[in-house]
Amino acid sequence: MKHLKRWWSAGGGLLHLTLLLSLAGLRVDLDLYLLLPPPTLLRDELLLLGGPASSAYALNPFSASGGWGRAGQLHPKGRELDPAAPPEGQLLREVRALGVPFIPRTRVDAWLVHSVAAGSADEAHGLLGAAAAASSAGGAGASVDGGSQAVQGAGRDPRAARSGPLDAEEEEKAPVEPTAQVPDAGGCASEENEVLREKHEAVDHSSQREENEERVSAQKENSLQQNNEDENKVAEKPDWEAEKTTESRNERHLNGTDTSFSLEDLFQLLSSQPENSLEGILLGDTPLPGSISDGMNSSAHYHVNFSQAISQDVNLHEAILLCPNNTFRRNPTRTSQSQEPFLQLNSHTTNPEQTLPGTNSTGFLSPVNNHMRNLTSQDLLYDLDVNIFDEINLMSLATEDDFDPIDVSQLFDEPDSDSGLSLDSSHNSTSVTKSNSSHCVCEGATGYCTDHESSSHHDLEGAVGGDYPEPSKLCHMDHSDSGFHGDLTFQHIFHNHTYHLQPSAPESTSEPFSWPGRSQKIRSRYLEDTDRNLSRDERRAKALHIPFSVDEIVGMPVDSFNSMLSRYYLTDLQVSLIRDIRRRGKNKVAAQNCRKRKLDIILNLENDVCNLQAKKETLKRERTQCNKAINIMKQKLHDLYHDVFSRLRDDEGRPVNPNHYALQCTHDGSVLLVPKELGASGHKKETQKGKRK
DNA sequence: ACGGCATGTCATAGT
DNA sequence: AGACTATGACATGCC
Repeated sequence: MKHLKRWWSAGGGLLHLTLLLSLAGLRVDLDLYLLLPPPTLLRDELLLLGGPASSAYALNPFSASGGWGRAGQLHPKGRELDPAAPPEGQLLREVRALGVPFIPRTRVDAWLVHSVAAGSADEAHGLLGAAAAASSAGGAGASVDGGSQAVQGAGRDPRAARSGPLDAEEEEKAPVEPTAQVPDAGGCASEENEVLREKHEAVDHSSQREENEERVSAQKENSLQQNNEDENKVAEKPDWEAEKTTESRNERHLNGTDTSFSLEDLFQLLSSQPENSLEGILLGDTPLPGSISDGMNSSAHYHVNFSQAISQDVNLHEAILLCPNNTFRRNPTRTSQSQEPFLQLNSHTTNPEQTLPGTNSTGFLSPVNNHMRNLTSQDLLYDLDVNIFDEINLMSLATEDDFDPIDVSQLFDEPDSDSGLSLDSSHNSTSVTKSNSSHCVCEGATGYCTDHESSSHHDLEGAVGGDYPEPSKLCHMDHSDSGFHGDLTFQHIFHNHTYHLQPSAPESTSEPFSWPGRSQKIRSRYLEDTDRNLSRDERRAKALHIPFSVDEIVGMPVDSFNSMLSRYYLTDLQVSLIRDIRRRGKNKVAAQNCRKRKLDIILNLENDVCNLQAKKETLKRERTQCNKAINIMKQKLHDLYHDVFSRLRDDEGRPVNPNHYALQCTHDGSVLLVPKELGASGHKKETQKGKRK
């Protein structure tokens, strides 16, 4: 154990995670042990839940692309080990001697997270207690909290002593010891050996599961002797019988008659009943070296979403976790939350009410990132920026042959997400912190929007794409805490402020991310759509690297425009283009207004025409009415005329012929009967008329 | 293929 | 004088 002691003395530590998983009201407590490397070793991978299978996942929080992902993808080839690191393999063996049942997949200077059996935990605590004493003498200042649950399982793990019949049986089932896979204990395992070891671990996975089941079966008995006997019996059983045992045990679990449960059972439940939730995980007993976690010896309550950890490529099915004292307890008050699995990390702390920043009132946090963020928020992982996890997730996805940005966006669009990186600025489920940056993505990209531009491509447009962020906004995106660094592809995609010189030029040279496989089609389609959606001036501006958006150029006041031109160093060509863009843009708007105005005028004229036509019809009707009235009046006058003549008599008493005479009105109102042939002689007529009256 | 329509652009006159 | 606006004319793309 000297290497492990050295590890401890050098400032390394052991993080004891007491996990309380709750699954649809059932809870299970389990212990996880995280080997924390000394500060001098903080440049390599953290192997989380490193299981015997080939799907162990590593965390590399300190590299530029650190984050969650498969260990093999993250493992920087050819890196140099820290000279302070213990010889590779030695520490492995010692870790294994502690009863850690899993094979570290990366070098021993990686961070190792293991689930250990209770007996192992006990021994680990004993060892680390001694190590802590040594480290305290050396100034490391680490403390070890044994943890009740670890103590409960004391001596139950036959692996702890690496002896006994079950140990031999397990050796038969898993004949290849992890450390034996390391060809050179003191040297660096080659990549080839690493792959071989992974394969072998995958093969050994089933036997490891059986071992776990055996261990859980043994835990049902209170007697250590009975445990050993049972385990021996179970170990001698054939596989089908062991499976039968597991099934019956599962049935008892489901019936609530048995409180023991293995994580294997738990994960089977999870896989078969996705609605079930891992409700909570308690983080407790976190002895940390002082250099790592000053003030963290009294750990706090953490709340993380464990199901998200599963969904984020942390294959817990394959990472067999041993939990000697795992018990499921029904929690009827939590049934409503079963749809939202989460991991709760609590600690037996002196400050139990402490709530970590970033946790919401209900203790829900979305992904495992939050889990890790809570840890980092307490400097638990050396200020590990959890956002790196998201990045490396994307990067690991990007390196997959079947990587599809759509899938990524779908990942971001998961409904229960509490964040929103999305290509479309709407949702993001992978990271809370990423939501901020992604939100900025959208805001920055859509800061300007002409109403005639389609909004469908807003998010995809760069600064020259019609939706330019203001220059002051170009750096508005908050990457400081997002972990989205320059090598993250999507940042480049959605924040294209580079103004590629020629649209036809191969832009791949400026894209650090290569679109793999079928994604090339999506990329080309995206580029086509982007370019096609650009106006001519936008493409021109893009070609000339105009650092302003078209909307800015057109929309800003002339004073600001002139000052902008004077403030920036621009070539004559650029200035000319900018002025042309402004002129054309304004003229475009003017033309639109003019046409709109013209249309309005036309509409008004059409209205006038309609009104005038209506008025004309009205007048026509009135005229007709008047004509009718006139005719009636004429008829009446005619009738009256003849009536008057019928009553008139001449000097001889004969009727006056109206064809020879006419009636004539004088100015004084008198009426004269005038012969028509003599009508010209008015005076005579008046005389005759006067005589008759 | 052709015409109608919408839109962008240019030239030019007016403000 | 320069910037802006209005508008006719033309070109282009889409339906």
